[in-house]
Amino acid sequence: MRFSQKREIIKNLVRSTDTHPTADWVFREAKQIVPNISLGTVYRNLKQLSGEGLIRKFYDNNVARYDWNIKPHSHLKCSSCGDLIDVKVSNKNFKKTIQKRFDFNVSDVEITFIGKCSKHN
Amino acid sequence: MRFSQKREIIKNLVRSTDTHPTADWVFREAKQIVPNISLGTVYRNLKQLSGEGLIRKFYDNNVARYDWNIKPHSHLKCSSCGDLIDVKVSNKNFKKTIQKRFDFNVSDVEITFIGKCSKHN
DNA sequence: TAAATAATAAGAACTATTATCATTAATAAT
DNA sequence: ATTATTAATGATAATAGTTCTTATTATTTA
Repeated sequence: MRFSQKREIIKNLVRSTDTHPTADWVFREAKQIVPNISLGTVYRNLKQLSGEGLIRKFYDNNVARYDWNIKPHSHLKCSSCGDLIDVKVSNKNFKKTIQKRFDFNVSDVEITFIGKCSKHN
Repeated sequence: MRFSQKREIIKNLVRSTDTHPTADWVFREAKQIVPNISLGTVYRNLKQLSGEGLIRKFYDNNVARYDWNIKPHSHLKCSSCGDLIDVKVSNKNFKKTIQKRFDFNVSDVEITFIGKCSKHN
């Protein structure tokens, strides 16, 4: 992967926020820095960056979101504001239980806790 | 909600399988029973049925899947075949921890265990 | 500096889903 | 039973999110 200015900007934008931005958000922000950037470039680079493991991609319902935090973690999702908050919960026992009970070799656990965040309950 | 033949067929199709079908699958199956059914009807009714709590809707990446099992449960997702297997795991302690630690009122927990199912590991 | 090729902009194409609207079918009122 | 009311439908246009195509540009290599 050869160097590119646009990709650098995109990577830094994802790394600049805790809001788990969408491709569209990254596109709008990137345009403020390099107005001639195209949406395709944003998508291409986001895919490339997550493919290389430099950022993480996940889906919030049907839209892709990107996260600078590549360590395994879970999310709290507020059903009022939609905010996604990172949370580290240990799920070692969980994984073990599943491995044993279902002969299923767990490599990743995705947990979303849906509810009301402190601002909305 | 008044009775409709098509909706009945759609509901029964979702209830006939453990494969967490997509709208497209339901559409293709429904056509074998009532060839003149349209895709819009399938989407409209799936939405209606899940809105009424008669079936459950969830997202597997960017596509909606429908489930006859409306009780809270988690999924094992095989990264080889994509199969989704229902699993009931107790997460009472999990929920409590989150409530206390983050002042976040959890109403639902979505867990997907990703890995290899017994056929693929 | 020139050649090789990855990255890009613009926009077409694609997938999943929702919306529109004239027609049809289910139910209620007569 | 017939008619009136309106929810449900088929056909299809529209939308959102994303990927693909292609000619051009920028980065790296020789």
